[in-house]
Amino acid sequence: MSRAPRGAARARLIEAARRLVRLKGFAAATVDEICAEAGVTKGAFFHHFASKEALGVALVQDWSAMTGAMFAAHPYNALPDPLDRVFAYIDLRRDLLDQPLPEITCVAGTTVQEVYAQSAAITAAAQESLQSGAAHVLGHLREALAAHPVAGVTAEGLARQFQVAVQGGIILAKGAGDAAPAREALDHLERYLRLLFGR
Amino acid sequence: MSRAPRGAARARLIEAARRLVRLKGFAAATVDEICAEAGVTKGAFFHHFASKEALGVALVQDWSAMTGAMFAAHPYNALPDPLDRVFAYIDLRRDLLDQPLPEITCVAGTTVQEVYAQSAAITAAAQESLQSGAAHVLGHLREALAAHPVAGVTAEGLARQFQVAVQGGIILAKGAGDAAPAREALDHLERYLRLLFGR
DNA sequence: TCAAACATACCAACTGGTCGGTATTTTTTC
DNA sequence: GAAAAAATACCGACCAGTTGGTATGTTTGA
Repeated sequence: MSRAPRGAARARLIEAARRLVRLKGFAAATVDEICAEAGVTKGAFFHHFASKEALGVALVQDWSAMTGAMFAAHPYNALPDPLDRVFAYIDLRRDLLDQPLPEITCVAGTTVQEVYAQSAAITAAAQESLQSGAAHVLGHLREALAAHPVAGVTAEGLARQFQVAVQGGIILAKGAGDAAPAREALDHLERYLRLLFGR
Repeated sequence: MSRAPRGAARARLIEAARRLVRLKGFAAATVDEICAEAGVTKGAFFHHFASKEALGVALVQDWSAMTGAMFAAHPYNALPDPLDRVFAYIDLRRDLLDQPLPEITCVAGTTVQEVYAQSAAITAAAQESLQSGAAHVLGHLREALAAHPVAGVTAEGLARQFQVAVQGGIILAKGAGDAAPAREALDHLERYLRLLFGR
């Protein structure tokens, strides 16, 4: 148990919270536990965060930034055809499912389930995260719909359906104890899009 | 605060747990709180349930039975055409979304998010509940696919996608503070089915 | 009259949070 | 550019209230 370098406590606390929240949810992840996992004392915790709720907000915001950077940096964004980008994004999300259940868990999705009626601040952060998650495909979908309009379908609504498939897939995966249903959810989403766009 | 009639404690505890778990999740719903909400003492709680986990199992099982009975009793099951039944089921689920967020929350879905790595017993009950939820449309989908086969699509997989749309929709709804995204998720599911079956 | 259905009182462990203190930077002042 | 001052980062003991759970009653219906 080597002591962590000075200045790293905040980041370590968020990382630890991410691991624990994905494993057991926000309420069940206690402050003491998070501190122990981060190798930091409670003094440090409440130096960086005014409350457990404040940590929750920071955790979800960090999650948003982390996943956002990851998707933005991915090479699939360079494909010329927008619909190719959409399908490549689905492939990417499918690849991400080759991990243990805690690691495929969405921090924003799990957390908002628990706190939507408890903490407006965390809920707002989660909403932002879910929206920014949908925003990754939004541009591609807009282009694709511009080239091939579909009656009654908006890019925003379709982008939200990506989140629906991802979040719903995670729940089924947790029930089954296996990521397979989450993969299947993406398969159906892809089939839906191919039918919509005639591919 | 009139005292509840004798023999009703167990049922009242499950009802209270259902309300509280839907509102704040399983971990955050404490035993004391559940007892207070049920108008019952802790002695009664631990008379009927060996532990909080045992209550969780009973809660999810009760949820399964409750929703199961509700869907089974619905008139839509009498429609002659299987695909009509499928679309009527979607309509029904859409109607159910005209309620406050806690009431549109799925007990099995929320709970499994928290406990999948904590309690095998509750997870198993939740899996059973999610499966039996999918089973409501399974029969109709089987018939519909028998009359109109679709390459690469199974009735089981399609039934699971219903759960994906429902569960994913709930998460987006909680983030948005409004049921609209959940309704939209069902709209997309319906459009998908119409494309698959050529309606 | 006896077991089941509750109530009451209690407990050890843990909960989020506070507080006084110390080590380390950074900023200011001359 | 060094000493002094002021933040900042972190520690760990402590606190009041709460947690799930227990042990021991009392009531009630068959």
